[in-house]
Amino acid sequence: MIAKIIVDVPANQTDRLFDYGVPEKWEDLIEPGMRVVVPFGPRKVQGFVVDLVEETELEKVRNIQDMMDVDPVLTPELIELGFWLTDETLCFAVSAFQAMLPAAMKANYKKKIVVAETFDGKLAEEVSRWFEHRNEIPWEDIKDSQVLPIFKKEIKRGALESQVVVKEKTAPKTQAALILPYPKEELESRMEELNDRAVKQKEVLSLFYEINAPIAIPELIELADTTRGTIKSLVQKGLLKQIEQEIYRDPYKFKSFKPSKPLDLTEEQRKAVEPIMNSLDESYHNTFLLQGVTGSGKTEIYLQTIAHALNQGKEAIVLVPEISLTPQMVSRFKGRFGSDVAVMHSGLSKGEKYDEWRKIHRGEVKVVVGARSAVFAPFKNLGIIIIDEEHESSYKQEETPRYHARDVAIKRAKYHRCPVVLGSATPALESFARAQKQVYTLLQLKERVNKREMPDVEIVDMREELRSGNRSMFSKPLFDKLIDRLEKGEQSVLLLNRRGYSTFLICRDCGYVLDCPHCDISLTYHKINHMMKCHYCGYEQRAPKVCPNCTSEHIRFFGTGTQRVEEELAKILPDARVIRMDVDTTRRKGAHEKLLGQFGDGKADILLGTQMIAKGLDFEKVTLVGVLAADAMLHLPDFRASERTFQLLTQVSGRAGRHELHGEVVIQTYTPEHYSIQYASHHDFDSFYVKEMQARKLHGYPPFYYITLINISHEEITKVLSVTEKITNFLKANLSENSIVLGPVASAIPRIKDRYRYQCMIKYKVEPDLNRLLKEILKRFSKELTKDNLQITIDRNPHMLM
DNA sequence: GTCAGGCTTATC
DNA sequence: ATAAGCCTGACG
Repeated sequence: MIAKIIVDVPANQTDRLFDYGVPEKWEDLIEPGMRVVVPFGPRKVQGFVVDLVEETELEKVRNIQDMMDVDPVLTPELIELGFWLTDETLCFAVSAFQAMLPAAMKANYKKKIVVAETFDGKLAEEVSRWFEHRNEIPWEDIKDSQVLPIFKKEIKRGALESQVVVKEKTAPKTQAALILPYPKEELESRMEELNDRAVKQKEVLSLFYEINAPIAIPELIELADTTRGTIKSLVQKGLLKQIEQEIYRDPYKFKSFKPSKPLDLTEEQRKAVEPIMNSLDESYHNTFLLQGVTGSGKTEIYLQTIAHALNQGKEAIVLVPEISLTPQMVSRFKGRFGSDVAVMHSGLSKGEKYDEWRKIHRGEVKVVVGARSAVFAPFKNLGIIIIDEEHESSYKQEETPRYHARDVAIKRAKYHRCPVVLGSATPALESFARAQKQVYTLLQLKERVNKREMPDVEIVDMREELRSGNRSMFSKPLFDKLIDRLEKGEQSVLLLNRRGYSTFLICRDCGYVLDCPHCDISLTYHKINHMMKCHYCGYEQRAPKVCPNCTSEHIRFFGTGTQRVEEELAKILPDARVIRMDVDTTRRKGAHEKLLGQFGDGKADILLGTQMIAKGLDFEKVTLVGVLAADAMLHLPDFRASERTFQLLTQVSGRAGRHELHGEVVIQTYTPEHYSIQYASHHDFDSFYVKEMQARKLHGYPPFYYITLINISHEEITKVLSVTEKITNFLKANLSENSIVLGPVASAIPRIKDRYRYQCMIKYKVEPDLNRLLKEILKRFSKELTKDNLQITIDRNPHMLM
């Protein structure tokens, strides 16, 4: 039997199937979707079995050396999906497979040197010293040392041998547990063996009449109210046996979730639920775009449609943007579906993610709530896929494989003939356009569940503020309202979107800005230990006291970081209790939940934060939302800038007045007339959509055109330019008249980590051959890619144009 | 000649 | 990606 295998060597030349023989003893065990260890040239690598056949065209093949799984980790569906992803995103097949599995399962290669079994001569003097106290030398120990040539010589002569051990990165966690090493029926007779004085031991043993599964030692001690010693002597006498039991690292172990029952649906909700239920009942694929204003009860629709799928014996995937941001969401799902839920998000450790994944793999859970990569959950009988806040940019992976979770979800749903529900108050323009064209089915919720009105929004022109002498970052209206809330004991949320507003260092005399020496971007000031840091390459240096250019002392930090806002708040509202949420304060595990918990408990008056506070928060006492700089994102080199601004403003406005108390929003901006800001303030998605569609049409952007972005980078600018030019010319010559090829253009950040970056953008409507052409480009430059350290990245649907 | 160091090539 | 094999040029 021959196995077709994708090897774990991400390179152009190895991105294909390799044939390996299946040893007879494994013929009945091996299945497609398993990971195996195979010899590959002189080394050993991990491989994915993707097919089993009888014949090979090769003269001779080598055998699979080891199996890494008992159960395939990839279902036939996922194998197929992997190849689809490979084709779709132009990545290596291994990369696609690896992206579908938790990082902990990536192979870990350990190379070591041993004395060859067949060798019985004498080792070279220098080498034999190394083997005095051990029989294997880790490769790292000699890799960079002087003796390496001698080792190599010995290997050549056959005296030494290099071996590679392929292991998983993380092993299942185990704990010591106890079992009866004999049938239960024997318990009574066994107990008689014990001395009459061993009262406690008998007591412990008798508990095993009731205990059926292995029991952890601490648990038994607790249960029997005994000590380690008692148990130890039972083990010594052979009356109990200690085993190692696999356990899960459960991040939610010590948390209890309030069980919730399905709520009564409003008329509007019922109307939205019905078609989804139909799709479930008749098991056909359909993509629904569920557009509901903030607070309209989308989550309840998710919960009830999922419950329906579970009743049919099917499984559900729920994608949420970076879920750690919304512990409230997790609670709702755990509350409704209890232990049927696995949670997957970036806040978990590698081991925790691995364990959650195994729960899915073993069929121990029916629902997964997770970030982007959860779309690959190895369910076999998917009933529904839900993507909450479907417009969120975090659904697009910005590394290879550059996929969008929405596309993968729809692909999987087609296979499983099940519905996909895209939920959002502010759908992505692409999605809404598809709904308009009846590609998706549009379901709308226009009212908030409790009939609360949308908050009143006030736009404040910061130019006016400046003219009237207010140079602070808080406008008069915002300041007054903050004071008002403080007095009333209500809470406020302040949003500062830092993107485009980082703190950089500028000399007020000569205008010099401190840049990264390796990237064309200014360094960002970090208050902790007074450092200047590059966000792209990690370079850092001390913040200078005088201008490096003109030695002036008038060198100042410019921009508005959350830290600065916090300081200013402390000055103008010294009594306000402020919680700051940004990358710095939420880095530690669980910090998010802790801070939000504190805010929810009323331990602070103001929650100040970046993007991360815009989503999903639902606090009763929040009646004021302030956006400090609404146009921060508006001027980024990105055709989605207006859309992002509109979405963020709408999103964050929805945090105010969700309950009894009426909400107010203050938006501070330097461009109050901009339509994103105007329409967001009127909660008017429809008008925004019309206006933005006009802009997209005019400039030839999605959803009117598809775009593909090719990024080329190299240490030498001339090289980058010539390659980019060749690529653009090639595309221009081969694409249809109606397509537009732009470039070569320097990227928005023309240099990162000492590499120059140029790009070429393709805008097109129909181009069935584009994939082939792009592969052709990669092939043409494949030599330079490996040899000359040239980099070409292709994004078939870019969301970041940098 | 020998040998280190760069370039090419194959990996079932 | 990576290691082995081939080629090349410097040195003795």
